[in-house]
Order: sequence, then structure tokens, then C-alpha cells
Amino acid sequence: MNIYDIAREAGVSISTVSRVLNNKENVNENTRRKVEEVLRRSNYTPSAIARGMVSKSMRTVAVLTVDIRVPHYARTAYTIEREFSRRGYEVTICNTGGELAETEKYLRTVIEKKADGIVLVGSVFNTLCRTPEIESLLKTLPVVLANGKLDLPNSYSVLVDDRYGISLAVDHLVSRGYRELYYLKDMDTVSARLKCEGFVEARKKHGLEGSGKYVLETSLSIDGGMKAVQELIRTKQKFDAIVCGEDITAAGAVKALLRAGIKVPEEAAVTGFNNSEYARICEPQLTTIDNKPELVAMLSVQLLTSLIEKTDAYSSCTIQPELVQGKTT
Amino acid sequence: MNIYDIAREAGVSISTVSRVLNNKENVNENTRRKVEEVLRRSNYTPSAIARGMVSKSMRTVAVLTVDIRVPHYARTAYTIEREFSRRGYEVTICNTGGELAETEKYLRTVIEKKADGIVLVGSVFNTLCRTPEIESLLKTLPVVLANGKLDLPNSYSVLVDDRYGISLAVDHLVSRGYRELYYLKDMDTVSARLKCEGFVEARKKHGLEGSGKYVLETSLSIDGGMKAVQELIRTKQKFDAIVCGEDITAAGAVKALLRAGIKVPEEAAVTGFNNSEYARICEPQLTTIDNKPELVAMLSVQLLTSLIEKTDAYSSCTIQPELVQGKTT
DNA sequence: CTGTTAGCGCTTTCAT
DNA sequence: ATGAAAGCGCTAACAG
Repeated sequence: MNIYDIAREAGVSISTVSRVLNNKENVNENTRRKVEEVLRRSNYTPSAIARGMVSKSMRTVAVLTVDIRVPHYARTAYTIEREFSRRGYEVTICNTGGELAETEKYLRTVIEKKADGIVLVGSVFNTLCRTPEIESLLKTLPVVLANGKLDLPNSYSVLVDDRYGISLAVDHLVSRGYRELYYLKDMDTVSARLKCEGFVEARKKHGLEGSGKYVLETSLSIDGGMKAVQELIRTKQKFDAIVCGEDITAAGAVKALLRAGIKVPEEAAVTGFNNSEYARICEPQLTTIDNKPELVAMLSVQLLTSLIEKTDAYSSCTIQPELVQGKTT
Repeated sequence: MNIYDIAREAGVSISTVSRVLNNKENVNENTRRKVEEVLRRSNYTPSAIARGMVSKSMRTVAVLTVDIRVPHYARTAYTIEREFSRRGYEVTICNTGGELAETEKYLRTVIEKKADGIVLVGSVFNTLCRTPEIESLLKTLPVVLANGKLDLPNSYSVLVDDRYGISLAVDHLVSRGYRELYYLKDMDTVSARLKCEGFVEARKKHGLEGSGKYVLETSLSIDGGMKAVQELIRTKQKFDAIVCGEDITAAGAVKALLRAGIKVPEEAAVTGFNNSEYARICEPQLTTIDNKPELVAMLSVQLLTSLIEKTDAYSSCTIQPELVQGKTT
């Protein structure tokens, strides 16, 4: 069933049906009613593909992310999807695993399908998008990087000040009297690096002694957090606060402390990062940093929409995280 | 830049370019090389829309779910996306919020865009898809319901035996000597109802006294779990085990018990459902039911693929959950 | 092996 | 206010 069938049935031309379909003004009321009547009883659906053929847009945007199962990405992607849906776009999800080959593959198909734009979610894309192939692909359509920066003609960014986020945690701990701070670093993305730098700087700012190795590298998991703290305990390091780059490692840290009989927050404090459900499940509930994924998503959508529809003035921007007080500090 | 440009540049017809593009056999090696050379240096991308115009498929499937932020749905959607990506399909995500109007809206656009198929993730769709409008929409394309059943010509399902899942928890608790079991029911989906029934039946099977109100309704959140247990404590009910329909409420239950000074699992046991990261963050780690979202996703994808490509024999199926022992029982 | 041509189902001028 | 016709970029049938 296509537009010709409707036209024949209603005894008009396809142009008229098209006009009715798209609510154009210049259609006689009687004709309109007649066509609408046929439309109603024939349960015809216009083909978005044929439309896209003409308009060169399928009203679809792609969200490339590392892994939608990570709550932080899920929250971001959720808000992006809902906002775009409101604006009449569909959202395609791509789990790249942070891998170059996958990213490139997804980009190619997304471009073949003439997506209207792309949101890159996660700071991995900062480093991932530096190859000539990827850059030349990205140049072909509007791109917004959620938490990252790209120096490309059509690319804009919504940044989160991760460095500042961690400094909030350090300031907070110091003001509460904690002095022996350690940092649990989990990965090697730009974001993780910035957080770590923020920790080192904030520590210095407060004139805390540089006892040497107060940054512990570990894996991004409950177990990673536990092992790092267990090692700290085993080697009898003096510490009274563990600053973590992620809530999940913080949850592991708390677990290790409690199991070792160390009271939280009396004997040792812990801070997380992301203000996730993980922070609230943790007992005691984690003090954490809210890096506002919903806000990042909203701004990304606004930015990308303005790029796609060439309306408004668009510009990149930066978001300041906030500390959320829990019971672990 | 389109297929005509390439043809002109290479001095051949568009058919030949099309043949090269689609790796057809009957092309002279020299011609092929010549065209490929032009293709390479012109960074031309074939339009998937124009292709879709002919083939009537954009190689896209839609995943309708309630909310991608819920870890269980995220895990399911993740696996679905990865598997379809491997098979050359893109995945559109739709967060319906479990609402009828949104579901219908999404279905309409998905059908307009000629999606090759749909996966419905979540048992809400069991009840949601009973309206004539939705049914007539679903009839137009292949549908797989992950954890649900629909009596429609083109709809198949991958079921999880939730009732059996909860019975595993009850059996386990009883075998460990717990006798005063309560159930925390969180919502009102088919799945939640089945779990609750499973609890009641298993309780009866073990000949536990029907002390009356041992099913507590609460909200699906940490707070919901906490409040229910706090109420139990406040009203001085005798209990030694809390069976929960979700890990998140179980985490709340554990929190409430610990805060009340009740030892877990010595004085009271708790079981969750989903085998999620929440279960592992909980301290002590939750005993929970693994309802295998990855397996559900894999089977759903296989089923839908076979429906779309009309290969293999396709059929609905049911999955048995397993108990995962933690430290709360 | 290669080229010509007819669609695919719409939107959009351009006439009338 | 309405219709005729061109064209979006491709695939596939047919002809050579």
C-alpha cells in the first residue's frame, strides 16, 4: 500500500495526498476530508525511506558509547534518547567497547545510513578519534562529544570538569580533618587522567606531604577497589582516606575496609565518583561527586539539534560537578 | 557524490559500479580494479537509504524497553545490540517508560522506517500490547518478546521462568533452616506477579504456616526495600528471611537489617533477584537469582534473525534461572 | 562482461 | 486548489 493506492482510492493525485499527509495549507477542505477518510480506513503508513530519499535525512542520530551497561553511560544515553525522541528523531545505539575497529565500522554504517548527527559518549573518544580515517569520517556530519574535545570543523563538545570534581572531594576530606589521602585510579582514559591530576594538584594545594606513591592503579571493578585497599592494609601504609575515580571502586574500597574491621568514616573515609545507584547501595552510603550525566546529555542534544537544524547559536560548554555528601566521610 | 559520479570517473556504467560495490561475480578483473581505484580515492559512500528504497530494508531492528538505565534491561539491550551488529544490523533504542502512548508512538515510527523487526524487552509488554491499535501495529513485522508471550501471528517469545526462579530461593532458604519467610513485591508487571505466586506456592509446598500477610508490597528502590523491612521490625513481626523480587529492594532490605543491628545472615537472611552488580556491591554480597539476560538476548536475536531472514526453524522457548549463592543466606 | 532502463515511494517544482 | 512530471541514488531485469 503506497501513496498511489491512496490517491486512486480517493480519486485525487498523489500530490494532493502528499499535501494532506504533510499538513500543507493549500488543500480544499472537502478534498482533505475525503483523503483523510481514505487514509483512516486503509491503515497506510508512509515510507520514511522514500521520504529520506528526497529529504536526505532519516531523522536518526547515533549514540556511540563504550558500553551501555555502564550506568553512567546508560544514564547519558537514556536522556539523549528521550530528548531526541521528543524532537522527532530516533536513536541508534553503538557499543564500541572503546575499540578503534568497532568505532570505525559503526561510523561507516552510520554515515551510509545518513544519520543526521552523532553523539560520542565517553572520554575514550578523545584519544580514539585521532586517526586520519576516523577524522575524515567525523568530518562528514555534525558531531557532539559528551565529555571530550575534538578539533574538527563539525565537532563540538560538552565538557565535564573532572579535575575540579576530584578537587572537591579532596577539599571536603581535608576540611573534615583527613590528611593521609590515597587515590584509586582505574583506567587510562583522558577523564581518568584528569581526575588523577586533580587529586595530585589538590593534595599539593593543601600542603599535604608527598609521601611518594599515593596513587594506586587498579582495575575498574568492585574487586579492583577491594584489592587496592587490601594491599594498602597488608603493607601497613598509613592512610585515613581513599579517593576513588569511580563509585564502583569506592564500593570495593568500603567493602575491604569493613571486612578488615576498619570503621568508615571514623577510621577511614572513602569518596566515589558519579553519584550512581552504586553509591546509594553502598553501606554506609558513599560521599560522591555528581558529574551530572543528565545535564551533559541535555546540552549535547541541544547542541547537536542546533547543528543539524542550523538554528540558534551553538557552542561548546563546560559543566562543573558537585559533591554529594554521604556517610563515608 | 553518487554512483553516477563514480561511473563517469571510471568510464563505466552505474551497473558496473553497483556490481563492484556489491562484490558480484561477473565483472572483468581490469574493470573491477579500475572502479575500485576510483572508489578508493573519491571516498564515496553508497547511500543506504537508496538501497533501502529498493530492498525495502534498512537493516535496522528496534529494541523497545521500559528504561535502559535499569541494569537488567541494559544488559539485555547490550547483548542484543552486539549480536545484531555482528550480523550487520543497527539497533534503535526506545525507552517507553512502560507507557502505552509512548509504545504506540515508537511503534509507528519504527514501522514507518521499515525496521526489519522488533524486540520487546520486559514483561510490561505482556499487558501493554493488548490494545487493538498496538496489536495491529505488531502484526506488520516480526516481533520477539524477551520475557513475555503474545498471541500474534508474527510474534514469538523467549520466556524466563520467574516463578521457578523464586522457588529456588525459597527452597534454598528452607534447606538452610529459615522458616519465617516474607516476600517483598515491588511492582505490578506479569513478571512481578509470577515471582510472587512462585513464592506463595513454594512456601505452601514446604508446609510453612500461613501466618497471613507475608507478602509486602513496596516500591522498586533501595528505599522501598528499607521501608518494608523497617515496618516489619517496627511492628515486631517474627521473621528470619526476606525474599525479594529485585536485587535493588534486597539491597535496601539488607541496609535496614544492618542498621537495626540485625545480623545477616545469622539472624535474618535476604535473597535478591537478577544477579546484578547491585548484588555484589551489597555487603554482605547478596544471594540472588540469575535470570540470564545475556542468554535471553542471544536467543531473542537468533529467533528474530531467523524470522527476518526466513531461515532455520524458529520457535519460542523458556529459560530456567539459577541460584547464585552469596553471603546473605 | 557491460550497458540501458525501469522502478522503489515519496517530495517538490511548475503548470494549469 | 490540483495535477503532471522530474528526480532522489540505488538495484535488478533485460538486452546485447
